[in-house]
Amino acid sequence: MRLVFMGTPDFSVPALEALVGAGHDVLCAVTQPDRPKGRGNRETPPPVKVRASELGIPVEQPERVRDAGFVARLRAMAPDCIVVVAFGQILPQDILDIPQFGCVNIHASLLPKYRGAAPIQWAVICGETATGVTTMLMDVGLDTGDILEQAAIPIAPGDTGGTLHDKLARLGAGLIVTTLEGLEKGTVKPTPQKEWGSDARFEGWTQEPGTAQRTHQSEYAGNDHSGEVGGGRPDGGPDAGGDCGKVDSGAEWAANPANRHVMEISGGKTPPGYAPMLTKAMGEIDWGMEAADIEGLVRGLDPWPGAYTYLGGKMLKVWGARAVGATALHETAQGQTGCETQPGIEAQPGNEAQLGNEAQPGIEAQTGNGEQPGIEAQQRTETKLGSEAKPGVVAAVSKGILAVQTGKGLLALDEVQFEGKKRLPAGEFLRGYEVHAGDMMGMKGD
RNA sequence: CGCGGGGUGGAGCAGUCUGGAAGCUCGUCGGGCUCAUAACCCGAAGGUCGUAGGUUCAAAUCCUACCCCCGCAA
Repeated sequence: MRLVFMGTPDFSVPALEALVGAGHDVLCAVTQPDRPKGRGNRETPPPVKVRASELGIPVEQPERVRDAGFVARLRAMAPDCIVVVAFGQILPQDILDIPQFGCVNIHASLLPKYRGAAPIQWAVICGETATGVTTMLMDVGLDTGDILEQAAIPIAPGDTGGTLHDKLARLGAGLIVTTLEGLEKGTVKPTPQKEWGSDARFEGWTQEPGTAQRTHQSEYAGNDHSGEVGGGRPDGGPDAGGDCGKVDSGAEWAANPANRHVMEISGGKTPPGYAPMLTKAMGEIDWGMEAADIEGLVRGLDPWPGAYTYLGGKMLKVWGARAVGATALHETAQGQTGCETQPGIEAQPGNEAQLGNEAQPGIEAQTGNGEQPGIEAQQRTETKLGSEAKPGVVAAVSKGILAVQTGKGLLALDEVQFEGKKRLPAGEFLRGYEVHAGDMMGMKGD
């Protein structure tokens, strides 16, 4: 097919390459103008421009695509189809009408879930267990067009916004090729999106997730492209589509009032049913949230914009974190007593019994190791009891372990980056920076 | 010329303002203790103090230029 490609960031590049690789005639790559970027504010060409140039494809960088001059030029190219992948500008009807096969967009979610910006990251933040990509026939709305094809992959426990981004970029690249093929042959037919976001709020994602998911499932299965999607895809695999049945943890996340601030921070202008754009501000950790939700935030915002808190008045970015059971702390606090405990961080069976014992007087003397049972010891005890410790308090500091009390449960910080410094595993960070149990996190200034 | 922090044995840091013997917490190697250990004790190795110049009797420290890393802002 004669194609015009529209895209801007890294996410778009694999799709461009795939289209070229599939033998399509890419007439032109349309991308955003060079913008000042990075340290020093140097003008930087968008990734698509760079790659397109390498491939010998003409590049257009209109400030506004709807300008008559540009629309006319587009029309003159007479593309059969325009493929849009994370372009960054909204296409007017004028343009949508140009290609006979329409404008096809790759969206990095299983629509209608996560319409709008940053669908990948939000899926992680919301604790989804699966996500995917959708190809759709664009209409004037934002991510509201008829669905052509979908492909799903599970979200692995270690996935971050970054890793998923890369996986989905490849997945989408494979999918767009089959979609175009199907369009040309007439085997792929547009299916209207389930009207689900019309009056739902962002929090409303939770409504009938099962139903929506099932729709996608059948759609997906019907197109039978699971085996060939994404040539170089290292994971996901043929059974990728089978894993997306249950996606409901987002419900719990959104239902928690503590999480609302995240949405509010950036969500003021966000249309109902759409995922808000990511902002720097939403990376600030609210220690009142549940540990598991904070972990989701940390992973979702990695590598950008990053979750952070404050320690000693300075910014501390959190790149790796795990929610851990309250019992995990006993080991660190009790290690001195020479019990059978190990300095691991995984909760072990049998610790429940210990929990009961903590309350008994005398324990402090044991753990205190000869020193006077000071404030630290007391706070540790409180934490161990899992009751009074305030969210944001450093609950445990020990070899390689930095655990913080949250609204519910503890969060072990695995990888951290102090202001002006580089990313470090918690253990190494602790070597150079003194942190004590009882220190408060999250307080800017002093 | 957007603002700022930093480059010191293998890792993370102190020391720089107020020039004058290269330190700390770890790691590594050897030995000891122990039923045992990532715990504890004793000992050892390992550094062009980012690079290149300059000032000085003397520079990690003061001056100049450059390279690299990072945070903010976009």
